[in-house]
Amino acid sequence: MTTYYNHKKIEGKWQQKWEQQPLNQAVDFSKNFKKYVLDMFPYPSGEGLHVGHPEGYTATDIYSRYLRMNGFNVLHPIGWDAFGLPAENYAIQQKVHPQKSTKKNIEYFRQQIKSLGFSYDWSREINTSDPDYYCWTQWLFLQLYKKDLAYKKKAPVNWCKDCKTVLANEQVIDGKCERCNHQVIQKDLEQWFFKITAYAEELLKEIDKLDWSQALKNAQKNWIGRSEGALIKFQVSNSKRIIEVFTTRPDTLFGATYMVLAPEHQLIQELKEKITNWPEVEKYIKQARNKNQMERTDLAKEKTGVELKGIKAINPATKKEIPIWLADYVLTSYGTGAIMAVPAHDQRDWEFADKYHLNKKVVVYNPNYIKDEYIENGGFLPQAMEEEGEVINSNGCGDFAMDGWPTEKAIKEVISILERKKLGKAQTQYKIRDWLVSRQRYWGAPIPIIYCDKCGVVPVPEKDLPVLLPDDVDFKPTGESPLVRSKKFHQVKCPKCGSAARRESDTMDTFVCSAWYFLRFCDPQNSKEIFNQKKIKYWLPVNLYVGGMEHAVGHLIYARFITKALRDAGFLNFSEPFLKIRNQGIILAEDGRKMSKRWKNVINPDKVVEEYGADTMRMYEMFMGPLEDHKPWDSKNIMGIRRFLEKVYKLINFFKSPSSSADEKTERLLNKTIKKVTADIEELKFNTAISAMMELVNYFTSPQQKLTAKQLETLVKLLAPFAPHLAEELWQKLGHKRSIFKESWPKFDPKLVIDEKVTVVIQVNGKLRATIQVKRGVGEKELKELVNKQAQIKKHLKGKEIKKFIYIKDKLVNLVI
RNA sequence: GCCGAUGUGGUGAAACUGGUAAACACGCACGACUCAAAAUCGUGUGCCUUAUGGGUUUGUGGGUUCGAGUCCCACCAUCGGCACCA
Repeated sequence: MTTYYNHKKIEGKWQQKWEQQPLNQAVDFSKNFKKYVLDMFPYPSGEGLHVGHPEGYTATDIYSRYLRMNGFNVLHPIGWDAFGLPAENYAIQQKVHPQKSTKKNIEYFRQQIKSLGFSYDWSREINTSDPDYYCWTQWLFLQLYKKDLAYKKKAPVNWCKDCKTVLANEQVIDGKCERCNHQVIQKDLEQWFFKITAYAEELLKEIDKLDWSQALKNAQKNWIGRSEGALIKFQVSNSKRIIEVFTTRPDTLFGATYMVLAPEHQLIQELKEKITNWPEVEKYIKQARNKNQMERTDLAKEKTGVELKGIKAINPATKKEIPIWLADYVLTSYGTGAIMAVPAHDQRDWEFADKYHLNKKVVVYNPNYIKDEYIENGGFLPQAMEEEGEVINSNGCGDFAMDGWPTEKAIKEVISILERKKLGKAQTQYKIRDWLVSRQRYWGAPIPIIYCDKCGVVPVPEKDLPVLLPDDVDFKPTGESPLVRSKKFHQVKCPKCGSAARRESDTMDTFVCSAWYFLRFCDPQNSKEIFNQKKIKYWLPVNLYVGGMEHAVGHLIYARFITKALRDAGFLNFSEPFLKIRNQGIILAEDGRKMSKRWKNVINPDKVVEEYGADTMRMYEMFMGPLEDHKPWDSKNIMGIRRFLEKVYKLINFFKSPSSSADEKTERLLNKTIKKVTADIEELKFNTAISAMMELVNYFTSPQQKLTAKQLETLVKLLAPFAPHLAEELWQKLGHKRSIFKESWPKFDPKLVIDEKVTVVIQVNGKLRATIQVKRGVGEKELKELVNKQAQIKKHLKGKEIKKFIYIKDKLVNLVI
């Protein structure tokens, strides 16, 4: 490496200066326009920063520095998402207390982040595992409890045997634990939930108003999973009992030839007496329970089930008795946990009916198919599945008879008849489930609840917060929360009646801590309240939020939910926390695969900073490609950026005699570059902003250029957000005492970004044949003459007739012959 | 199965509302400097070709247009989200 540019010396020097005289502090209530630019705060793992982290962090840093130079009051904070399973597992593995290892990890992360020169407002640093922070996480829990948005319920939940804790649906990927990759099983446990489903409709509806990527919006929409349909009541024969089902196709009610209950359905226990094959049924229920999520939801597997003999249900339209089955292809957690099966028009019901020889009745006919064949086949033709058509075979169903009605109309009509007869109603269903927030692990915020034999569930009074995490327990997971083992913690007096009571021993999912952290940055030291509402009003919502796509359906839904819940509790006056989100792409290894210890292809950011410098690292990651794309690391390409910075360094350090007057051509290019870099930063297109600067520098360094001091200063300013250390150094070299980040962003002269001469392309039949230089704004007549003089063109026109002459001003001519 | 994104040189990629495809960078080749190497600088570099020219090229096949990487239709491939959700 060349000796001109000593990045270690320069970067160390400026980092120290910035530490002593912070330039980045956000000012509450400043009259300047505010911008809140946020990174997804890191989870301080034991491995330290990954090269992926600086990608998003550099993007927001460039943007923040740019905004400050444009006079904005910018809140650009950082903190630590410090609670949670990985941190605890790491501590167990290292045989230290998580408090200790987390503290150490944070120190390492902080040092690494500082080594990259990010302009965070360090006075606002937060740590979710700090009692000053989790006090308010607990307070938040109490507010939700007050509003009935936090509740305890026994429910089948996801259980990871290896982590020995329950998991939220969002933490189960393909039936496996997100963290340890072990199979997740279902367990019936009493657990705490947040009622996110209460906001399902609003969460869905407001997505379209947000400036997010289509992929992100789509992921959330799918997760919320809205579908419209009807709830329909089926009477059990000779009984007052009702089986309620949800269906999106009430128009197929005539074709419901049997019913299916999920194995966990309550009614089965209630009808136990009437079921004649109880031992068989009980055996099936047991089998279903022992299956893990994977086995149960595997689409490839054959469907199984057992009939509930001795009982029947009545189809409310046909009035016919139909059998009731039990099968694990019906999920207990969606709809009512029971379905009306329409085997002629639903693939799953078809497969099941086929196996157990159940009746199929065709009730929707699609004119695209041959009627006889269709009916003979029992409705199911692969192409015809779930298609719309018209009602058939509804005659004899009394009020319900509606043969020939198109699907859409029939759906409405069936619902209206059902409503009239009080047999059903229109219903909207969501796939999203309530958020399971309790964890049987040590390293989290204790749930602020006390159980009293006399008073029942008693929330901890707000004045008693925080409920401190005890440090006198063996925190190893056993399946029961380790907090139970701390007597001091567990045994308390009831805040209501004073008698002996016990504390809730579960801790909160770490995603609760991260669902509100962006609010705390506005008022991080407040010990009286979660935040000052005026400060929130000033700073929120977040103007730009950058982070990984992996948080699409977890964190980003939770944060939106908490925002809405706090709004309804009167603490916030806005509904959406993040107006604009960009997801940085994954930086792949040089071999094109994901970086992984297993493949031994991980790039260590410390080494890159050591070897090339923070400025090179930052700029290289921005130069690799569009922010949101996945891009492979290339240790050769990074040299291109290093060379570029060397070039700038040399240009300014060894520039001998600045010219007193600016050359016009140079001024034009410089102004165009200002325009381009400015526009690109606004759109977060940093890769092309860098190319534009490279072109400028290539021109500046080409032989015999006359440059003014002002021109060099402008270049350094443009570079400043990208390579802050080098820019600060060069700024000083150019004779300035004050930091470059106190300077204002360069403006371009609109007159100078338009060239006087333009290149007009001449095509013959759409093919490029020549180009000519003309003055801007040349008319068609004049141009025609010029074109006719071109030898190249004459050649192509020889003996041919020009049919059409197309002229796009200042751009192109196309001769059609 | 449903939904979304992407597809351009040897590589990372660029191309404004349809108007010179491949900017910028890496790599490579050749040259300069050097005893030599590294670094640096200069020149060239999509592919084919009978080469001061011509042909051809943005996943595939069609279409619209004077003109398509860009718009429309169909298809293929890769990646991602959801999924026995009734």
